[in-house]
Amino acid sequence: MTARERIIDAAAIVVRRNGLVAATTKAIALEAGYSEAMLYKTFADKREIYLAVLRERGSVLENPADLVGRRDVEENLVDITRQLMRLYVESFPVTASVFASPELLSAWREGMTAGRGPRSPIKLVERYLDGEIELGRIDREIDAFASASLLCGAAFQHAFFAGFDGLRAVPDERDLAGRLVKSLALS
Amino acid sequence: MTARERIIDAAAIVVRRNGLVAATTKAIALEAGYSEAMLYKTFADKREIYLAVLRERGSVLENPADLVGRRDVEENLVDITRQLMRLYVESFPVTASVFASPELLSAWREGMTAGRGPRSPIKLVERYLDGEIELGRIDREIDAFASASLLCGAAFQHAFFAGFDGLRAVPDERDLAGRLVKSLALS
DNA sequence: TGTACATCAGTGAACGCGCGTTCACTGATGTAC
DNA sequence: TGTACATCAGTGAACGCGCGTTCACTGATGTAC
Repeated sequence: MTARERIIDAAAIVVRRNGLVAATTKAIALEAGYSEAMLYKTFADKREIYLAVLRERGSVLENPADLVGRRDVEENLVDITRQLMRLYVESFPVTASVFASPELLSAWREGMTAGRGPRSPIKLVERYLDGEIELGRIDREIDAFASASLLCGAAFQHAFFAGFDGLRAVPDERDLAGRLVKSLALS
Repeated sequence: MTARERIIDAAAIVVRRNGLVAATTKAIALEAGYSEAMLYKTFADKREIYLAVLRERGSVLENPADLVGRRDVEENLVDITRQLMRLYVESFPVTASVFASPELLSAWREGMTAGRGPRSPIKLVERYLDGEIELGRIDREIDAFASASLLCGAAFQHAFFAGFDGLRAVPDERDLAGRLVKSLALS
């Protein structure tokens, strides 16, 4: 593992644990096992470290398009929703923190590569639904984008609640995911 | 308007505009038209100012229970969803910022009064749906809490997207709200 | 094989700056007699 | 009515501290001859 990777990992851990405000160069260096001076051998400044975390440590959804046509649509959607909840619980603290610093927020947005970024889970779920529509396992009438928005949105907000409550997972994840999926108009 | 209120208003404006990180005592005092020293006549420390913003400037939803039995259910839900989007667009920057400082986050949670707080919009929408179920305008089978979660969640996340894009409103609000409501299983 | 030099990963200690906070104060307004 | 004092809203200037950043350096490893 290169020094660069160790520093990014350390920064991700510190931001998640202490929040962006308390994620000082001192704390990051301590977590990485380096001196503060070492950070500046690899990065121009602190901002670059955060941007690297945002760009290179954004967890990605297992592509749900692979599930198209397999098992049961409802079953698949419950699994996808649960995965979304876990993804958002993990990423929310880092993502939300960025709203504390608009300058960082816009730098992040500018440097966004296509297919990555906060909208990508919706895109992926939408594509899964489109796949099932194609196969006739879901009604042609349904609005894939809106349905994906509902599912992702609910997972996102419940991840926020978990973070707010200081929890590391959405409580009753399985049950909640099931109820959400059942409340979608799919047939 | 008392000094206290002017300071809280100023702090809310500064946090929304500059982010929590750049919301210094200097910036808040400047916005309020006071000296920095003045802040400490009314507040013990900076943390107390933020907590006052969170507690006393959290925008509230017009109670949707008043709509029960009036007009059309779908029409009502579209209006509620649009209102949710506006509410979340306004509150997201302040709310999300708090994840940058876990210490502030837990102080906020501790001092939470019942009926206020991040879950209250869901509760209100749920109550509206319950009212309509009672009147038989929605099927008895539907899950009010899950449906409210879907709607609030999607509004919440699209507000986040707007903030991420630097916008002050959800684009195509009316159209999006309509599609979301139509994708809910209500009959 | 030895030797002289170059490269490299890494650091201790200091730097200036801006932050939150406090202090001693000022001038205007109210109040008692 | 005047006068002496109390209260109040508000401030300029300074304080110590911790932050991000830089500097000059060290010791280990590689390389050429």
